[in-house]
Amino acid sequence: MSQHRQTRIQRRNSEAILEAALEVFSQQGFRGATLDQIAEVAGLSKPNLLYYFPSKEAIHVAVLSRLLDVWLDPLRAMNPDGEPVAEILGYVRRKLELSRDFPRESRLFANEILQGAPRMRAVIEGELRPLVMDKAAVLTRWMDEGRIARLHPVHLIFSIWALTQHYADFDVQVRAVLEGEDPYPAAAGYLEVLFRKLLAV
Amino acid sequence: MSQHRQTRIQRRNSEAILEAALEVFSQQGFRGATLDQIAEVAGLSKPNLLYYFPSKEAIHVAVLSRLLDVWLDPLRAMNPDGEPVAEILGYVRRKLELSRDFPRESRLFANEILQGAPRMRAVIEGELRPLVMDKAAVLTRWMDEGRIARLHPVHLIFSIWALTQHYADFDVQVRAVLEGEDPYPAAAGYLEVLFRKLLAV
DNA sequence: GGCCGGTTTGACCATCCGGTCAGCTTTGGT
DNA sequence: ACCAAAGCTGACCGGATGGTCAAACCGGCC
Repeated sequence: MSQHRQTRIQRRNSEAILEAALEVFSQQGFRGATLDQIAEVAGLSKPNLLYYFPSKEAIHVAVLSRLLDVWLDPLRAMNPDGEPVAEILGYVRRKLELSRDFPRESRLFANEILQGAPRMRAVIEGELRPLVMDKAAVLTRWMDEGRIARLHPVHLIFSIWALTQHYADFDVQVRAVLEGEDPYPAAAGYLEVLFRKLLAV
Repeated sequence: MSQHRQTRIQRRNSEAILEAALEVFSQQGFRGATLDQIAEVAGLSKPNLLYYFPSKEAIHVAVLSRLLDVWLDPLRAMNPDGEPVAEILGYVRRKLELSRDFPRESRLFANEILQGAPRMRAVIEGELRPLVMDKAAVLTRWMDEGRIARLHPVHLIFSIWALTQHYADFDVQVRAVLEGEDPYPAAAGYLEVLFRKLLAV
């Protein structure tokens, strides 16, 4: 029917596989995950997985590439024509919501970078770097216009990533220290204060 | 000869194994690492590894427990009787130096937390949490005395961890964006400015 | 009902990997 | 020099795991 002739069954099963793979890969890492586990979570048999994807590696790559777009959307959404502090705080808030609502995605991404990004280096250099450079230029312009404090723009972006992703990636540690208390309400308030002070001219 | 009768050979080989295990575990994760790889890096045979340690798991635990002390030392070194801003900036600086000089340790730790800390949860709850609580109390006192801005003390500590460890754990990403430029000089300056602004009353 | 392409699976294979063991070599004390 | 203990290793085992395949199954169309 459509240009990429994909049946209902294909769409449903591919989706189930990618969802299950995200669950298992983000918990166990690439090497720690087994096709049997993914098949079990997806409710399919192992050979059936390999009917839809040629290999374990292909599943991993598919999950990662689907992930990256969602992951970069908040940065893309930072509007060069908006009010600087509001735009940056909005970016921080959206990124923190991503950590809260999609911790598996965050951990899978962290895992991949930790291992040296063997399957993503090309994408990082080809897509992430230009985007960061573009947004860094916007930040620099805002600094030149005196609308936010002068800071290293790229490290400013790094600090947003670090502070927000920490709550997803180190969730176990955070909750252990906080004795299980939900960290997100306090984190949202803390980060807003932090960036307001940091950006004030 | 000594109370823990350990020969020169034992000390040398145990050391070589732990060093090799750190190298391999931090790059590949627990499941991704193999005894053969560790043996190769250590310059020993696989059965010889298992002459010194009873299992792969035991090696991993040994590496992790040696790690934790070094990792928490900078926080322990924060002096309750010192000048607040200097103490906190000193902590940030030491933690960033740890990321720069011991990135493998940072990544191994990150890996363990990412997987849900299966082999460290007890230590985190029994050692890290009390230490954080203790230092959080010191920070709260400084805030009460009006010597630093009032902030959530535990999230303040989290933000120090997040911002400093990011440079070790996401090294590949950081360097990809910066086109290979050494991030540490700029990071040190950026973080000092950030925390000075944040802590100013 | 019968056919056909897409879908599913049980059984199987080859490899990897943690761990064992019997016996060899080296070391150090006397 | 001798010997007992410490240190070391090649060969092997058993289970896990990614991947294959021939055969069975199933749903829509004539």
